[in-house]
Amino acid sequence: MSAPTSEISDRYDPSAVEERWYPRWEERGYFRADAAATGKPFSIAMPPPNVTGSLHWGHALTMTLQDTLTRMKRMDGFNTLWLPGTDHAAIAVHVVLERQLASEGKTKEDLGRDGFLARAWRWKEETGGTIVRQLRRLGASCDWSRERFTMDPGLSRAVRESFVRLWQEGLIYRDDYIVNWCPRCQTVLSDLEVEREERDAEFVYIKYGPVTVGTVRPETKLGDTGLAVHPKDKRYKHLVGTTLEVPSVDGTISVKVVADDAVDPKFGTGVIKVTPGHDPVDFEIGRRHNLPVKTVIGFDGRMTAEAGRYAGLDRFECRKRIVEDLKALGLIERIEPYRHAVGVCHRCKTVVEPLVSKQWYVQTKPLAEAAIKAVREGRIKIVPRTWTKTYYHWMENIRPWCISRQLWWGHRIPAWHCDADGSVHVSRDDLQACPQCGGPLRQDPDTLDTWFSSGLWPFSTLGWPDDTLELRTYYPTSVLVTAPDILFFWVARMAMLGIHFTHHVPFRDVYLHAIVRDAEGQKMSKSKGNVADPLEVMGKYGTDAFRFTLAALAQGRDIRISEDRIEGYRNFANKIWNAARLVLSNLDGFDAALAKNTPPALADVWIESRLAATIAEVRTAMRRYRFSDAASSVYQFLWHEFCDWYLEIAKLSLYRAESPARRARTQATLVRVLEATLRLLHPFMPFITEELWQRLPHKGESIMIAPYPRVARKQRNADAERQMTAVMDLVTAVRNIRGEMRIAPGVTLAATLRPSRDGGELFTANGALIDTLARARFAVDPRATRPRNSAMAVIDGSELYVDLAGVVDLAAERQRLEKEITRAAESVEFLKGKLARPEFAERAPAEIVARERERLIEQEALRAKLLASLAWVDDGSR
RNA sequence: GGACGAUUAGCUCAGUUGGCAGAGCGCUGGCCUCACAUGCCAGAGGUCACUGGUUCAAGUCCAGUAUCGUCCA
Repeated sequence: MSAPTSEISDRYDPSAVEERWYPRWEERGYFRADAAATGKPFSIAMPPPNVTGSLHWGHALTMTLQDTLTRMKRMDGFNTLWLPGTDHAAIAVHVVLERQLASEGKTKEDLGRDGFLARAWRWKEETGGTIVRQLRRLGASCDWSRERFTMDPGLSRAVRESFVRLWQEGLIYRDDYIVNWCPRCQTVLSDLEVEREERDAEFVYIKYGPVTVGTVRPETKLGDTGLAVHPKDKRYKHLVGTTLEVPSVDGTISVKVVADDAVDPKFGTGVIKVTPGHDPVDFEIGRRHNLPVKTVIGFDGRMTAEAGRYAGLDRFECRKRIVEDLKALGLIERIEPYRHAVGVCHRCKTVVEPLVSKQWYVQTKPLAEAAIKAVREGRIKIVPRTWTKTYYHWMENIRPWCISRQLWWGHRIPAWHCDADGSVHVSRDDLQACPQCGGPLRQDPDTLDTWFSSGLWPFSTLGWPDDTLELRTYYPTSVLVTAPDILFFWVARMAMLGIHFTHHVPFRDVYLHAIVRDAEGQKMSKSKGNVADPLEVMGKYGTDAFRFTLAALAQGRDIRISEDRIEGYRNFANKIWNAARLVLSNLDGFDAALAKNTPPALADVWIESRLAATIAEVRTAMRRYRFSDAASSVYQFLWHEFCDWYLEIAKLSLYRAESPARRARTQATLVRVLEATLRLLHPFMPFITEELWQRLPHKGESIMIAPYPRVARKQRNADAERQMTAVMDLVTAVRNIRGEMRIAPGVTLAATLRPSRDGGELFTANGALIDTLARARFAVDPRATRPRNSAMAVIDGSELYVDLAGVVDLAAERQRLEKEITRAAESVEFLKGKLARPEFAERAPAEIVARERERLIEQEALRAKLLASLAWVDDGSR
């Protein structure tokens, strides 16, 4: 039945175990969901990692949490689906491939659109699945048979369908507007794809005739079409409405002075130059005051023909030249160092250039209103709740969403332009000729923002727009698990698009977990080079320890990863391994019938009760997405109750088997508690639990489809817990005396208890247990008197004497007692003070007052006994 | 500039509806006790950032101050 200990190593070796189980689980189809199966559905749409990605800490955390939830629900009998996949990450793929091409001395234009796409697909097939393979290492129990990619035919159809519908509803439109342009990626970026970076710059004060204007971007001077001041600024009131003729680098230019609220009169000189073609704020000011747009920087980041003799210069080169030229002309008043935030492309970190161009937009306001309502009405629950404020704030101030990208990799916009009559046609099917004039058409060259397709993810992966069985079973999904930094990018968009298209929320709960940082609190990122490869760490400490660490740290806003912590949980895995080893090596000759007919001892009832309490704690914690609480409950129970106490107690009946019945009863309890605990722990540590569970007596073919532990009322036993606590306190008291007195562990102490009221039988009944755990000859004697040379402790009102004759001198005992007395006296003072205030007795609830009174009596009695003891010691030593 | 958050043991962090402050690691002392030294036993360590307020009672609720962080302009 069980393997002898000698066959099991005394160290847990994760690698062999991990390799063995994952393929078996997958082969046996445990991960696969059946939409037609019975059972309440539970579904998670995995946030699709970038197809370019490889597993980083953030993925590891989010996937671990999702797997933990999924495994728990699966064991709990739910019809469970965790649907995996990747997204096409348009910009990231362009960056990767263009870098490749550059090393071959080629550009994407050399390949042409079709050639580039062919290469991108090939790249995706060959190397794009890295992260998917890595998820298997992590133990992810997702349904690989349903793996999706945002550019799959089905998902592409969903994209086209939703685009056409939004267009028909008037929610998609084209507009000439100032956009964030990445001159390196050669595409527009949404506001969210622009990151801010602090950089040092020069704040240049340039003379504009009668006024001076400060700017960090002197090169845009060439595109100035106005000056602006605040309407209430008295200094410049006389200039508003006038047109100034001012000397500049290319002779005299004329600029109109306007008054606008957007100007901060306290910043710089209170006058700003208005460059509508190259600044979002200026663009708005220009629109309000009818200032012309002059584009002096092109899509390539170089100065345009409009820039006159600066044409063709790189924008930053031009900045230097302009400053030099202005200096030469005496038009610079002064230059100050200045630190400010520059917008950069989130993929390639190139400084973004605001430019005016025609793009496609989604009118987000009406979509956002519905998404806000869903959260307000509780149809979507955001956990932790604190993030709802951020969600509302962003949703209420939402701006139009620019969805077109000048990239090739992605979903091409389903719009066709007729050059003959200038019409635009949006269609589900590809169009050949203009429906109006029959003339030739060309498809819009742009593709859609990747987030447009991932915004459909929770339902496009289930077959939408068709009405599929999957959709009916698994949608809305149960919970979305992701990091808060993706709240706007993705969560908000899924909420908007999901509600709009399916009339249901895409997920009932949103759980936003912490962001992983290194020990210095830096966000883990490759560019910072502070990333320890999670796969290496997994290899070093084992996947279970790695996962447990992530779960134990999941709560909160940030988690700082440290190897010490992971090492601690590797030790935990080893502890479990050895606990199981002890159990397994003591199961021979197990007589189930005998065990059944033997009444449980106090410790048996106690450990079952504690297990039940732990199960309840874990379930409660997990219902509230409190992964850390759940993890620490199991950890505390398994290590500090089961191993530290129960196993030590079990050894009594196992090794010194004076009673076969006792032994059988203990074996039964050991197996039952350990087996249930392994099931409880399985969602967190899938591998070691499966390995050990298989070795223990068990029902079923795998722990991952065994039932998740439930609590039956009768398993909780408050009396047993109270009694056992008293016994453990007594053992600890003896150990404490031994420790404080520096008595060697090998010395057997004589300990006598004089029971206060009714404690006698309890301690008598557990005398053998106390003897062993405390290394004592323990006796209960109601008429005991204190021996000449002894230490005294008070347990639950009873006095315990530990004979120290010949073992230690009394000075140490005096010191120990004084410490205890101080502690008791402090409690007495505190409680007396509290109870002395009449308001307390009058206003606090009766049970609180009663409890405090009870405590005071206890503490006073304790102090009295300790004082008497001290006096006795002083007496005896005199 | 705006919003949100943080400040609790040496370090990293928990702390539910207000009712004597907890964990892991680290530290100190003692132990190779027949599952485990990746271990066992015992212990030390906290004005809960600061100032007010509400309350019988504040780490917890309210206001302000300081420092730090994140996001958005």
